[in-house]
Amino acid sequence: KGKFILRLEDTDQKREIEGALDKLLNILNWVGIEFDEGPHTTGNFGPYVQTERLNVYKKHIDELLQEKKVYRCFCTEERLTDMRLAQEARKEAPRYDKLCRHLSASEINERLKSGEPFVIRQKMPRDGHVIVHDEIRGDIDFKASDLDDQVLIKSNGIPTYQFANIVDDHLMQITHVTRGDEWLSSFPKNILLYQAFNWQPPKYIHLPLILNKTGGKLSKRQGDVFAEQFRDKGYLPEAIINFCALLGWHGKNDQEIYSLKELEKSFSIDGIGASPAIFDLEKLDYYNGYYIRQKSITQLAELCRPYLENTGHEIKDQKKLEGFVSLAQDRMKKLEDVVELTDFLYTEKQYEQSLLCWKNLSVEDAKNNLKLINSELEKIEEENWQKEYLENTIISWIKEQGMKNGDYLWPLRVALTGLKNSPGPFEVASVLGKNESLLRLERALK
RNA sequence: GGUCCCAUCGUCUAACGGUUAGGACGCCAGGUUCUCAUCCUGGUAAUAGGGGUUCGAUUCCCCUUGGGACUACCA
Repeated sequence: KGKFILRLEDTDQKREIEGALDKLLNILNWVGIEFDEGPHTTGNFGPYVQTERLNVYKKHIDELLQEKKVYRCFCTEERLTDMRLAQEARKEAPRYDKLCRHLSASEINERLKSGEPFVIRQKMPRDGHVIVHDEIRGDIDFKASDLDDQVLIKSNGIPTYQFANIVDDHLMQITHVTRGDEWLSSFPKNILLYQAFNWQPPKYIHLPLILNKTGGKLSKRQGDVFAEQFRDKGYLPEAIINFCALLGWHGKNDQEIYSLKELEKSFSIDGIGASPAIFDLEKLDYYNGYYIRQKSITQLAELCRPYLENTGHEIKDQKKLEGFVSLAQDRMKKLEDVVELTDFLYTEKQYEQSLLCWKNLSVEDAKNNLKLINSELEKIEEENWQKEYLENTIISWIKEQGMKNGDYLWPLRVALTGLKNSPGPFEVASVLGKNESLLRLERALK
């Protein structure tokens, strides 16, 4: 029942990607997640883009500068990297040596006057402990001396995430921060910043990471997942939402199927676990198949249409499309599967004659049975060419012959589909229509 | 290397001191059936190891081991 706010943290301009905001909005909108406030809508706490808030950060960093809670650092990149390398060589934790923390006021002024570039660093306490509270893990104890004097303002005047995020969260009256586990190690520094400002920090919920199958951090930067790729393959929003929600969260009972609406009702922080989860595609496929089966034929046909059109099939007849799709529905894991699953309907398959034989039937027997069934089918009126009618009449006809279903149905199905495995003959015949069905039988009999 | 986090079936997880350790996916088997899929039924499979605390530990504590994150003028 809260508000969901989108803020663009674009302080690293090197990594800025053209059109990223639209993509992000699109994909979130696609899965049904909407923002109450953000750059695209209204809200009372704008601007919602960090690079448009530089004056805000300036004001706040000046305040801390005044109170000596932060300091200017003139160290060059060379000095910093040399130091880090040396520390690593000595197997020490790489950390800033606080050289500029003790610059005299006059020296600072001099260096400022001469135009030396500088960053602004956060002063960490020399000793003591910082105990922070995470809603999932409880209290976490950090030794202050382990904390680095991290950069708050870069030499280009733009703040780092570590600074802008805290200022904005406070100013925008954020009450709950849910972020990935990877932020846990900077958590104490964040809390220290709140204390420097004398602000009350929001509640923090550090979500367990989602790992890829090799056990590493699942990351778009590493090319593991693009939501767009899942969408393009034909994963449904319902499936993705359901699957992701259950990665690290569990409701009060054994329910496994959740819609977004249900999640809004049932989701609570205390259902979130602390251990990381591996992203397992097989379960996602299960959910996707499940939600595909839940669709009405009309809905599913529309969802499948672009995939079919993409392979060059011209779709003029809506009824025919729905018929084809209905044969694939129970068999699809994702929408793109429709192409392969309906291929035999669009184009007749080549097959070995021996495929017509069921169990011990010879090719002659099979063809003979086909001939008999062909003449029965021919008798059926066009307007009765429906699955149920076909099934009823043919099955009872077979019974009258005192024969086994398989003796006739297998050859019939193969003649219609050309496939070892396929949907049943009556549904295929019905979807194909009388004309095409008899044509395929005729070719089989040649 | 340092700091921090994590640890139940292969995977996602339930059991918040007392259960034959439950559910889901997967896998296997059976049923329905002309095949495949769907559907139904059943089965397989786990508390990482070692110490404590306790009448009793999956559960609380410690150690070990393993995995992960962070360690940037990136987020």
